[in-house]
Amino acid sequence: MNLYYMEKLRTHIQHIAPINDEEFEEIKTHFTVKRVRKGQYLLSEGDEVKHEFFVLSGIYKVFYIDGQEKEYILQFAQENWWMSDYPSFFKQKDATMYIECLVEGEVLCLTLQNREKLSATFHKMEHFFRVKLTNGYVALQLRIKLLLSGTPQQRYEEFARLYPNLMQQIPKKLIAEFLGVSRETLSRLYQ
Amino acid sequence: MNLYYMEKLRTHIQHIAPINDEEFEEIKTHFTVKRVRKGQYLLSEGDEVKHEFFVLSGIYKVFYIDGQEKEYILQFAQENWWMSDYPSFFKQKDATMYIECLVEGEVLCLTLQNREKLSATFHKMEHFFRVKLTNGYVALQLRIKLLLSGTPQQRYEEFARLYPNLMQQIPKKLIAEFLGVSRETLSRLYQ
DNA sequence: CATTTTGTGTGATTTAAATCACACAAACAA
DNA sequence: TTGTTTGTGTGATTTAAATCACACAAAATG
Repeated sequence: MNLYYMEKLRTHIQHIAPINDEEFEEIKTHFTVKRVRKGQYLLSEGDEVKHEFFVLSGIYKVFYIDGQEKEYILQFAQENWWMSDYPSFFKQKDATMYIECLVEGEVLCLTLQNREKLSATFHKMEHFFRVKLTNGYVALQLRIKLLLSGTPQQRYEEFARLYPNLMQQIPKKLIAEFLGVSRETLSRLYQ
Repeated sequence: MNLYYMEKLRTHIQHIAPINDEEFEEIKTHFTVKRVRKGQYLLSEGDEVKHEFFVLSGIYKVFYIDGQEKEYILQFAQENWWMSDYPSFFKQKDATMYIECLVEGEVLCLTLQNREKLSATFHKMEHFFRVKLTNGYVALQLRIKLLLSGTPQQRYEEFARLYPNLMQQIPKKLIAEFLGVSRETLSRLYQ
Protein backbone atom coordinates (compact mmCIF):
# COMPACT_ATOMS: atom_id res chain seq x y z
CA MET A 1 0.00 0.00 0.00
CA ASN A 2 1.31 3.42 -0.96
CA LEU A 3 2.49 5.15 2.17
CA TYR A 4 1.76 8.62 0.85
CA TYR A 5 -1.97 8.00 0.93
CA MET A 6 -1.84 7.10 4.59
CA GLU A 7 0.31 10.06 5.52
CA LYS A 8 -2.43 12.31 4.19
CA LEU A 9 -4.93 10.67 6.50
CA ARG A 10 -2.54 10.94 9.41
CA THR A 11 -2.00 14.65 8.87
CA HIS A 12 -5.74 15.11 8.69
CA ILE A 13 -6.34 13.32 11.98
CA GLN A 14 -3.40 15.07 13.68
CA HIS A 15 -5.08 18.43 13.14
CA ILE A 16 -7.65 17.34 15.68
CA ALA A 17 -6.10 14.55 17.76
CA PRO A 18 -2.34 14.02 18.19
CA ILE A 19 -1.47 10.35 17.59
CA ASN A 20 1.87 8.57 17.78
CA ASP A 21 3.45 6.16 15.28
CA GLU A 22 2.33 3.05 17.04
CA GLU A 23 -1.27 4.19 17.22
CA PHE A 24 -1.30 5.19 13.58
CA GLU A 25 0.09 1.82 12.52
CA GLU A 26 -2.96 0.25 14.08
CA ILE A 27 -5.40 2.89 12.82
CA LYS A 28 -4.37 2.71 9.19
CA THR A 29 -5.10 -1.01 8.95
CA HIS A 30 -8.79 -0.11 9.12
CA PHE A 31 -8.74 1.67 5.76
CA THR A 32 -8.40 0.54 2.16
CA VAL A 33 -7.44 2.65 -0.85
CA LYS A 34 -9.49 2.92 -4.03
CA ARG A 35 -8.67 4.64 -7.31
CA VAL A 36 -11.71 6.25 -8.97
CA ARG A 37 -12.15 7.34 -12.61
CA LYS A 38 -14.28 10.19 -13.85
CA GLY A 39 -17.88 9.09 -14.31
CA GLN A 40 -17.45 6.10 -12.00
CA TYR A 41 -20.04 5.49 -9.29
CA LEU A 42 -18.89 4.71 -5.76
CA LEU A 43 -22.50 4.13 -4.74
CA SER A 44 -25.89 3.74 -6.40
CA GLU A 45 -29.42 3.76 -5.07
CA GLY A 46 -30.32 0.37 -3.63
CA ASP A 47 -26.72 -0.64 -2.90
CA GLU A 48 -25.61 -1.74 0.50
CA VAL A 49 -23.72 1.26 1.92
CA LYS A 50 -20.50 -0.49 2.86
CA HIS A 51 -18.25 2.54 3.32
CA GLU A 52 -17.69 6.05 4.31
CA PHE A 53 -15.00 7.61 2.10
CA PHE A 54 -12.12 9.91 2.92
CA VAL A 55 -11.18 11.85 -0.20
CA LEU A 56 -7.46 11.87 -0.99
CA SER A 57 -7.92 13.56 -4.36
CA GLY A 58 -10.51 14.20 -7.08
CA ILE A 59 -13.99 15.70 -6.88
CA TYR A 60 -17.22 13.85 -6.19
CA LYS A 61 -20.93 14.55 -5.92
CA VAL A 62 -23.38 12.88 -3.56
CA PHE A 63 -26.88 13.17 -5.01
CA TYR A 64 -30.34 11.64 -5.16
CA ILE A 65 -33.12 11.52 -7.71
CA ASP A 66 -36.72 12.40 -6.83
CA GLY A 67 -39.98 11.04 -8.24
CA GLN A 68 -39.78 13.26 -11.34
CA GLU A 69 -36.27 12.07 -12.27
CA LYS A 70 -34.79 15.33 -11.05
CA GLU A 71 -31.35 15.33 -9.47
CA TYR A 72 -30.49 17.11 -6.22
CA ILE A 73 -26.96 17.32 -4.89
CA LEU A 74 -26.59 16.84 -1.16
CA GLN A 75 -22.85 17.20 -0.98
CA PHE A 76 -19.76 17.86 -3.03
CA ALA A 77 -16.51 16.36 -1.78
CA GLN A 78 -12.89 17.10 -2.50
CA GLU A 79 -9.47 16.66 -0.85
CA ASN A 80 -9.70 15.89 2.91
CA TRP A 81 -13.48 15.70 2.96
CA TRP A 82 -15.52 12.75 4.10
CA MET A 83 -18.55 11.52 2.21
CA SER A 84 -21.17 8.82 2.17
CA ASP A 85 -24.92 8.33 2.07
CA TYR A 86 -24.89 9.04 5.79
CA PRO A 87 -28.48 8.33 6.71
CA SER A 88 -28.15 4.88 5.16
CA PHE A 89 -24.54 4.30 6.23
CA PHE A 90 -25.21 4.93 9.90
CA LYS A 91 -28.47 3.01 9.95
CA GLN A 92 -27.11 0.29 7.67
CA LYS A 93 -29.95 0.53 5.23
CA ASP A 94 -29.83 0.39 1.43
CA ALA A 95 -28.62 3.52 -0.32
CA THR A 96 -31.08 6.19 -1.39
CA MET A 97 -28.27 8.20 -2.95
CA TYR A 98 -25.57 8.03 -5.58
CA ILE A 99 -21.92 9.02 -5.38
CA GLU A 100 -20.31 9.86 -8.72
CA CYS A 101 -16.77 10.90 -9.49
CA LEU A 102 -16.52 14.25 -11.33
CA VAL A 103 -12.73 14.48 -11.38
CA GLU A 104 -10.69 11.29 -11.01
CA GLY A 105 -8.77 10.63 -7.83
CA GLU A 106 -8.35 8.29 -4.87
CA VAL A 107 -10.35 7.66 -1.73
CA LEU A 108 -9.85 5.73 1.48
CA CYS A 109 -12.70 3.39 2.42
CA LEU A 110 -13.87 2.83 5.99
CA THR A 111 -16.61 0.41 7.00
CA LEU A 112 -19.04 1.26 9.80
CA GLN A 113 -17.71 -1.68 11.76
CA ASN A 114 -14.15 -0.38 11.54
CA ARG A 115 -15.31 3.13 12.34
CA GLU A 116 -16.96 1.90 15.52
CA LYS A 117 -13.95 -0.26 16.37
CA LEU A 118 -11.60 2.71 15.99
CA SER A 119 -13.89 4.82 18.17
CA ALA A 120 -14.12 2.16 20.86
CA THR A 121 -10.41 1.32 20.88
CA PHE A 122 -8.99 4.84 20.73
CA HIS A 123 -10.58 7.59 22.77
CA LYS A 124 -8.64 9.93 20.46
CA MET A 125 -10.42 8.57 17.41
CA GLU A 126 -13.81 8.90 19.08
CA HIS A 127 -12.79 12.49 19.80
CA PHE A 128 -11.72 12.98 16.19
CA PHE A 129 -15.03 11.73 14.83
CA ARG A 130 -16.98 13.81 17.32
CA VAL A 131 -15.18 16.97 16.27
CA LYS A 132 -15.74 16.19 12.58
CA LEU A 133 -19.43 15.58 13.26
CA THR A 134 -19.68 18.80 15.24
CA ASN A 135 -18.32 20.77 12.30
CA GLY A 136 -20.55 18.87 9.91
CA TYR A 137 -23.62 19.52 12.05
CA VAL A 138 -22.91 23.24 12.14
CA ALA A 139 -22.36 23.35 8.37
CA LEU A 140 -25.69 21.61 7.76
CA GLN A 141 -27.53 24.00 10.06
CA LEU A 142 -26.10 26.97 8.19
CA ARG A 143 -27.19 25.38 4.92
CA ILE A 144 -30.71 24.90 6.28
CA LYS A 145 -30.80 28.58 7.23
CA LEU A 146 -29.84 29.49 3.69
CA LEU A 147 -32.45 27.17 2.19
CA LEU A 148 -35.16 28.50 4.50
CA SER A 149 -34.57 32.21 4.11
CA GLY A 150 -31.93 32.84 1.43
CA THR A 151 -32.82 34.06 -2.06
CA PRO A 152 -31.20 32.27 -5.02
CA GLN A 153 -28.80 35.20 -5.16
CA GLN A 154 -27.76 34.84 -1.53
CA ARG A 155 -27.37 31.08 -1.83
CA TYR A 156 -25.15 31.50 -4.83
CA GLU A 157 -22.99 34.13 -3.18
CA GLU A 158 -22.57 32.02 -0.07
CA PHE A 159 -21.57 29.03 -2.17
CA ALA A 160 -19.03 31.15 -4.03
CA ARG A 161 -17.66 32.39 -0.72
CA LEU A 162 -17.39 28.94 0.85
CA TYR A 163 -16.14 26.99 -2.15
CA PRO A 164 -14.35 29.35 -4.57
CA ASN A 165 -12.37 26.48 -6.09
CA LEU A 166 -15.44 24.34 -6.79
CA MET A 167 -16.97 27.34 -8.58
CA GLN A 168 -14.29 27.04 -11.23
CA GLN A 169 -14.08 23.29 -11.45
CA ILE A 170 -17.67 22.15 -11.74
CA PRO A 171 -20.48 23.09 -14.15
CA LYS A 172 -22.97 25.74 -13.04
CA LYS A 173 -25.74 23.25 -13.66
CA LEU A 174 -24.47 21.15 -10.75
CA ILE A 175 -24.19 24.16 -8.48
CA ALA A 176 -27.83 24.86 -9.27
CA GLU A 177 -28.70 21.29 -8.21
CA PHE A 178 -26.89 21.88 -4.94
CA LEU A 179 -28.57 25.21 -4.26
CA GLY A 180 -32.10 24.05 -5.10
CA VAL A 181 -32.46 26.59 -7.92
CA SER A 182 -33.06 26.00 -11.62
CA ARG A 183 -30.11 26.17 -14.02
CA GLU A 184 -31.74 29.09 -15.86
CA THR A 185 -32.41 31.16 -12.75
CA LEU A 186 -28.83 30.66 -11.62
CA SER A 187 -27.54 31.72 -15.03
CA ARG A 188 -29.47 34.97 -14.82
CA LEU A 189 -28.02 35.86 -11.41
CA TYR A 190 -24.51 36.82 -12.42
CA GLN A 191 -25.10 39.08 -15.42
CA MET B 1 -30.85 20.09 43.70
CA ASN B 2 -33.85 17.95 42.87
CA LEU B 3 -32.65 14.41 42.21
CA TYR B 4 -35.46 13.63 39.81
CA TYR B 5 -34.10 16.02 37.23
CA MET B 6 -30.75 14.32 37.22
CA GLU B 7 -32.26 10.83 36.99
CA LYS B 8 -33.87 11.89 33.75
CA LEU B 9 -30.49 12.87 32.35
CA ARG B 10 -28.97 9.64 33.57
CA THR B 11 -31.61 7.51 31.88
CA HIS B 12 -31.08 9.47 28.70
CA ILE B 13 -27.33 8.88 28.72
CA GLN B 14 -27.73 5.21 29.68
CA HIS B 15 -29.63 4.55 26.47
CA ILE B 16 -26.35 5.12 24.66
CA ALA B 17 -23.55 4.61 27.18
CA PRO B 18 -23.86 2.55 30.39
CA ILE B 19 -22.49 4.51 33.33
CA ASN B 20 -22.15 3.54 36.99
CA ASP B 21 -23.18 5.50 40.09
CA GLU B 22 -19.73 6.86 40.73
CA GLU B 23 -19.34 8.15 37.20
CA PHE B 24 -22.75 9.75 37.23
CA GLU B 25 -22.05 11.51 40.51
CA GLU B 26 -19.16 13.22 38.77
CA ILE B 27 -21.02 13.83 35.50
CA LYS B 28 -24.01 15.51 37.06
CA THR B 29 -21.93 18.20 38.73
CA HIS B 30 -21.37 19.66 35.26
CA PHE B 31 -25.03 20.61 34.83
CA THR B 32 -27.30 23.20 36.39
CA VAL B 33 -31.10 23.25 36.41
CA LYS B 34 -33.21 26.13 35.19
CA ARG B 35 -36.94 26.65 35.37
CA VAL B 36 -38.40 28.43 32.32
CA ARG B 37 -41.75 30.22 31.95
CA LYS B 38 -43.81 30.52 28.82
CA GLY B 39 -42.62 33.44 26.71
CA GLN B 40 -39.24 33.53 28.42
CA TYR B 41 -36.10 33.75 26.27
CA LEU B 42 -33.20 31.44 27.04
CA LEU B 43 -31.14 33.21 24.38
CA SER B 44 -31.37 36.33 22.23
CA GLU B 45 -29.44 37.52 19.20
CA GLY B 46 -26.17 39.11 20.27
CA ASP B 47 -25.95 37.23 23.57
CA GLU B 48 -22.94 35.22 24.51
CA VAL B 49 -24.01 31.58 23.98
CA LYS B 50 -23.10 30.21 27.38
CA HIS B 51 -25.01 26.92 27.27
CA GLU B 52 -26.36 24.01 25.45
CA PHE B 53 -29.65 22.91 27.02
CA PHE B 54 -31.04 19.49 27.76
CA VAL B 55 -34.82 19.70 27.91
CA LEU B 56 -36.41 18.07 30.95
CA SER B 57 -39.88 19.35 30.16
CA GLY B 58 -41.71 22.05 28.23
CA ILE B 59 -41.53 23.04 24.55
CA TYR B 60 -39.12 25.52 23.01
CA LYS B 61 -38.36 27.06 19.63
CA VAL B 62 -34.94 27.99 18.28
CA PHE B 63 -35.34 30.65 15.60
CA TYR B 64 -33.73 33.57 13.81
CA ILE B 65 -34.96 36.74 12.15
CA ASP B 66 -33.86 37.74 8.66
CA GLY B 67 -33.36 41.20 7.17
CA GLN B 68 -37.10 41.67 6.53
CA GLU B 69 -38.05 40.90 10.15
CA LYS B 70 -39.31 37.47 9.16
CA GLU B 71 -38.95 34.59 11.58
CA TYR B 72 -37.61 31.16 10.64
CA ILE B 73 -37.58 28.25 13.05
CA LEU B 74 -34.48 26.10 12.98
CA GLN B 75 -35.49 23.70 15.68
CA PHE B 76 -38.25 22.79 18.08
CA ALA B 77 -37.26 21.05 21.29
CA GLN B 78 -39.17 19.02 23.83
CA GLU B 79 -38.47 16.36 26.48
CA ASN B 80 -35.05 14.69 26.13
CA TRP B 81 -33.93 16.89 23.24
CA TRP B 82 -30.85 19.07 23.20
CA MET B 83 -30.89 22.60 21.89
CA SER B 84 -28.71 25.66 21.44
CA ASP B 85 -27.56 28.11 18.80
CA TYR B 86 -25.07 25.47 17.76
CA PRO B 87 -23.02 27.37 15.19
CA SER B 88 -22.38 30.08 17.78
CA PHE B 89 -22.12 27.73 20.77
CA PHE B 90 -19.42 25.56 19.23
CA LYS B 91 -17.47 28.47 17.81
CA GLN B 92 -18.07 30.62 20.90
CA LYS B 93 -19.41 33.55 18.94
CA ASP B 94 -22.32 35.81 19.76
CA ALA B 95 -25.78 34.38 19.17
CA THR B 96 -27.51 34.86 15.83
CA MET B 97 -30.57 33.07 17.12
CA TYR B 98 -33.23 33.21 19.81
CA ILE B 99 -34.56 30.46 22.04
CA GLU B 100 -38.06 31.05 23.36
CA CYS B 101 -40.15 28.91 25.66
CA LEU B 102 -43.57 27.95 24.20
CA VAL B 103 -44.68 25.71 27.07
CA GLU B 104 -43.12 26.16 30.48
CA GLY B 105 -40.73 23.59 31.84
CA GLU B 106 -37.20 22.91 33.04
CA VAL B 107 -33.88 22.54 31.31
CA LEU B 108 -30.39 21.46 32.29
CA CYS B 109 -27.60 23.83 31.27
CA LEU B 110 -24.19 22.70 30.09
CA THR B 111 -21.34 25.04 29.19
CA LEU B 112 -19.01 24.26 26.29
CA GLN B 113 -16.15 24.01 28.73
CA ASN B 114 -17.96 21.41 30.80
CA ARG B 115 -19.02 19.57 27.67
CA GLU B 116 -15.39 19.30 26.56
CA LYS B 117 -14.28 18.35 30.05
CA LEU B 118 -16.85 15.55 30.21
CA SER B 119 -15.76 14.32 26.78
CA ALA B 120 -12.08 14.38 27.70
CA THR B 121 -12.54 12.76 31.11
CA PHE B 122 -15.00 10.04 30.16
CA HIS B 123 -14.54 8.14 26.93
CA LYS B 124 -18.16 7.08 27.45
CA MET B 125 -19.35 10.68 27.38
CA GLU B 126 -17.35 11.40 24.25
CA HIS B 127 -19.09 8.37 22.79
CA PHE B 128 -22.45 9.62 23.97
CA PHE B 129 -21.99 13.00 22.34
CA ARG B 130 -20.70 11.43 19.14
CA VAL B 131 -23.77 9.23 18.87
CA LYS B 132 -26.07 12.19 19.52
CA LEU B 133 -24.27 14.22 16.87
CA THR B 134 -24.47 11.33 14.43
CA ASN B 135 -28.23 11.19 14.83
CA GLY B 136 -28.48 14.94 14.60
CA TYR B 137 -26.38 15.04 11.45
CA VAL B 138 -28.58 12.46 9.79
CA ALA B 139 -31.74 14.32 10.79
CA LEU B 140 -30.41 17.56 9.31
CA GLN B 141 -29.47 15.86 6.04
CA LEU B 142 -32.97 14.47 5.74
CA ARG B 143 -34.39 17.93 6.38
CA ILE B 144 -32.14 19.38 3.67
CA LYS B 145 -33.44 16.75 1.24
CA LEU B 146 -36.98 17.80 2.08
CA LEU B 147 -36.19 21.50 1.66
CA LEU B 148 -34.45 20.89 -1.66
CA SER B 149 -37.00 18.66 -3.31
CA GLY B 150 -40.12 18.42 -1.16
CA THR B 151 -43.34 20.28 -1.96
CA PRO B 152 -45.05 22.15 0.88
CA GLN B 153 -47.43 19.20 1.03
CA GLN B 154 -44.63 16.66 1.45
CA ARG B 155 -42.84 18.77 4.03
CA TYR B 156 -46.00 19.07 6.06
CA GLU B 157 -46.74 15.35 5.89
CA GLU B 158 -43.21 14.49 6.94
CA PHE B 159 -43.43 16.90 9.86
CA ALA B 160 -46.73 15.33 10.94
CA ARG B 161 -45.18 11.88 10.68
CA LEU B 162 -42.06 12.78 12.68
CA TYR B 163 -43.65 14.97 15.35
CA PRO B 164 -47.32 14.06 15.77
CA ASN B 165 -47.40 15.49 19.29
CA LEU B 166 -45.96 18.85 18.28
CA MET B 167 -48.68 19.05 15.61
CA GLN B 168 -51.26 19.29 18.35
CA GLN B 169 -49.37 21.46 20.78
CA ILE B 170 -48.05 24.30 18.67
CA PRO B 171 -49.76 26.79 16.33
CA LYS B 172 -49.76 26.02 12.61
CA LYS B 173 -48.12 29.37 12.03
CA LEU B 174 -44.98 28.13 13.76
CA ILE B 175 -44.97 24.89 11.80
CA ALA B 176 -45.05 27.02 8.65
CA GLU B 177 -42.01 28.92 9.90
CA PHE B 178 -40.22 25.63 10.42
CA LEU B 179 -41.13 24.27 7.00
CA GLY B 180 -40.27 27.41 5.07
CA VAL B 181 -43.81 27.84 3.78
CA SER B 182 -46.24 30.71 4.28
CA ARG B 183 -48.95 30.38 6.90
CA GLU B 184 -51.64 30.73 4.21
CA THR B 185 -50.20 28.07 1.93
CA LEU B 186 -49.94 25.67 4.85
CA SER B 187 -53.53 26.37 5.84
CA ARG B 188 -54.74 25.47 2.34
CA LEU B 189 -52.93 22.12 2.36
CA TYR B 190 -55.15 20.21 4.72
CA GLN B 191 -58.62 21.07 3.47
C1' DC C 1 -66.70 40.26 32.54
C1' DA C 2 -65.00 42.96 28.51
C1' DT C 3 -61.15 43.68 25.58
C1' DT C 4 -57.04 43.05 23.47
C1' DT C 5 -54.01 39.73 21.39
C1' DT C 6 -53.16 35.59 18.83
C1' DG C 7 -54.55 32.06 15.72
C1' DT C 8 -56.88 30.44 11.56
C1' DG C 9 -59.41 30.16 7.11
C1' DT C 10 -60.17 31.96 2.56
C1' DG C 11 -60.58 34.96 -1.48
C1' DA C 12 -58.04 38.19 -4.84
C1' DT C 13 -53.74 39.72 -6.66
C1' DT C 14 -48.89 39.79 -7.38
C1' DT C 15 -44.51 37.91 -8.09
C1' DA C 16 -40.49 35.19 -8.27
C1' DA C 17 -38.94 31.34 -10.08
C1' DA C 18 -39.83 27.11 -12.92
C1' DT C 19 -40.57 25.53 -17.25
C1' DC C 20 -40.39 25.54 -22.17
C1' DA C 21 -37.91 26.52 -26.22
C1' DC C 22 -34.41 28.01 -28.53
C1' DA C 23 -29.31 29.22 -30.21
C1' DC C 24 -24.71 28.58 -29.87
C1' DA C 25 -20.17 27.17 -27.80
C1' DA C 26 -17.07 24.03 -25.80
C1' DA C 27 -15.62 19.42 -24.77
C1' DC C 28 -15.43 14.75 -26.04
C1' DA C 29 -15.54 10.66 -28.95
C1' DA C 30 -15.49 8.10 -33.29
C1' DT D 1 -12.14 16.24 -38.59
C1' DT D 2 -16.69 15.61 -37.96
C1' DG D 3 -20.42 14.49 -35.48
C1' DT D 4 -22.35 14.06 -30.78
C1' DT D 5 -22.93 15.07 -26.25
C1' DT D 6 -22.71 18.51 -22.55
C1' DG D 7 -22.78 23.15 -20.95
C1' DT D 8 -24.52 27.84 -21.06
C1' DG D 9 -27.20 32.12 -22.10
C1' DT D 10 -31.61 34.20 -23.00
C1' DG D 11 -36.37 35.13 -24.41
C1' DA D 12 -41.48 33.84 -23.74
C1' DT D 13 -44.88 31.61 -20.96
C1' DT D 14 -46.71 29.27 -17.09
C1' DT D 15 -47.32 28.26 -12.40
C1' DA D 16 -46.92 27.65 -7.58
C1' DA D 17 -46.55 30.05 -3.75
C1' DA D 18 -46.16 34.66 -1.46
C1' DT D 19 -48.46 38.55 -0.35
C1' DC D 20 -52.38 41.38 0.67
C1' DA D 21 -56.75 41.84 2.76
C1' DC D 22 -60.29 40.39 5.04
C1' DA D 23 -63.56 37.83 8.65
C1' DC D 24 -64.08 35.43 12.56
C1' DA D 25 -62.79 32.31 16.49
C1' DA D 26 -60.17 31.23 20.45
C1' DA D 27 -57.14 32.37 24.06
C1' DA D 28 -54.89 35.37 27.09
C1' DT D 29 -55.18 39.62 29.90
C1' DG D 30 -56.68 43.26 32.94
